[in-house]
Amino acid sequence: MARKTGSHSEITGPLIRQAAEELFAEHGYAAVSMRQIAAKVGVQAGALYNYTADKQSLLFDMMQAHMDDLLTAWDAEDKGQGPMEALEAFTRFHIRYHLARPKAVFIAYMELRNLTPENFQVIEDLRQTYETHLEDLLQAGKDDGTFTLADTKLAAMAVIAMLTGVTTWYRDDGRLTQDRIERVYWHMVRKAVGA
Amino acid sequence: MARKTGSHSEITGPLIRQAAEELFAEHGYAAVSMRQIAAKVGVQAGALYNYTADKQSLLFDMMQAHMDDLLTAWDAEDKGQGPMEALEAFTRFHIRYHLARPKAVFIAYMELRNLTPENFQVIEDLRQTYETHLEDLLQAGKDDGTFTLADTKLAAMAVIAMLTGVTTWYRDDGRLTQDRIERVYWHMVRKAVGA
DNA sequence: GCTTGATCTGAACGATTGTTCATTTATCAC
DNA sequence: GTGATAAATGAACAATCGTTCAGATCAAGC
Repeated sequence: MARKTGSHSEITGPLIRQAAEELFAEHGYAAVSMRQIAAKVGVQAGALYNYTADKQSLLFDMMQAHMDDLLTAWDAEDKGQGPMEALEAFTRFHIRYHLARPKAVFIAYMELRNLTPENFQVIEDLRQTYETHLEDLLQAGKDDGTFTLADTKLAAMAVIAMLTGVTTWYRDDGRLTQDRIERVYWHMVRKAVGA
Repeated sequence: MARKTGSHSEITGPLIRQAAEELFAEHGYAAVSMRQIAAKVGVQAGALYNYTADKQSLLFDMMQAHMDDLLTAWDAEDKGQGPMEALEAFTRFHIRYHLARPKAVFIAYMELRNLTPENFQVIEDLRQTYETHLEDLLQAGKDDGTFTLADTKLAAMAVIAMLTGVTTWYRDDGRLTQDRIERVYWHMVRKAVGA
């Protein structure tokens, strides 16, 4: 294929997605207009529709891509051997992955209600899949006696919420290095699951 | 004072605040119009301006009231004696208080970016005050050897995020009673802080 | 240098936005 | 009932919304 005639923009598409991501993260989907996105790219509003069917698709596609990437990245992660190493891997992975793309994470958590019902279900299923990975891992550790858990599902929810919370206060120029944060959180997670 | 002549509405004010809360929680501040709020109350849009200066005040007043109530309620709470009992009190209080008013909580966390800078600072200070209560409590427990904490501030963040996370999945007709949730979370919190 | 087709502009559309205000309606005190 | 006043209407405002589209602009193939 390569590029077609008349094209000077295999570049506008990504620029639009990036501009939309930044604006959605800063002001929220509903508060951002197509004209604002276009202005950030340096183009007229009408031009956006060469790259997206509508505003909703802009949001949905970016959320789906984020969740797909998250699941793919976790699949590719080295999980060591046994539940203990796997939980440490998850803890560190989750913090590292989320801190690396704060805007996409923020949007994925904040804009769920601005998805159409069908689109919401797709994203919700992906989120569920990710949570189940953690839950399975915790259950395996409970079964073999590594962890002490009163309720595996609750523990999974608690761990995810605790880890994701890092994104709300972390600053690149903050007091703590990312590795130190990972270590401290891993210690708390390990204690919380009774290991 | 009591009511003035011509009045049949010391009632419309609260109705407006309630309608706005429900709509903001469901669709988000930016996605809700003054006409939708008015329709929910059964009134024309113009009538809203007898009770609020503008849409922004509707959001800010409700967030400020929520944070004030939260701080007042925690002040009034029985904190037992010693850091251990105080942390259990905080854990149970936080879960109980937040599950009792899911809409206000949701708005307080989701709509921060829709506040004007001045209004944001007011709410942010209140949130900071609440977090500091937990942090002080943890520090006291660390100082007297009750807790084992690598980093008090991080521990406070982790605990708050973990507890607030309950609001994202709790359903009144769900699998677990509120008291069981409080117990399980308290156990995890206690372990996480090394006690 | 002409043709082709992707890309973008710029204007337009109908709808909706937050807010204002003169006017009407409803309630109370007397 | 009469007058006073609070509350609500309903229309209007300028601005902005997402989206469409005919036409201008551009780069690549020949």
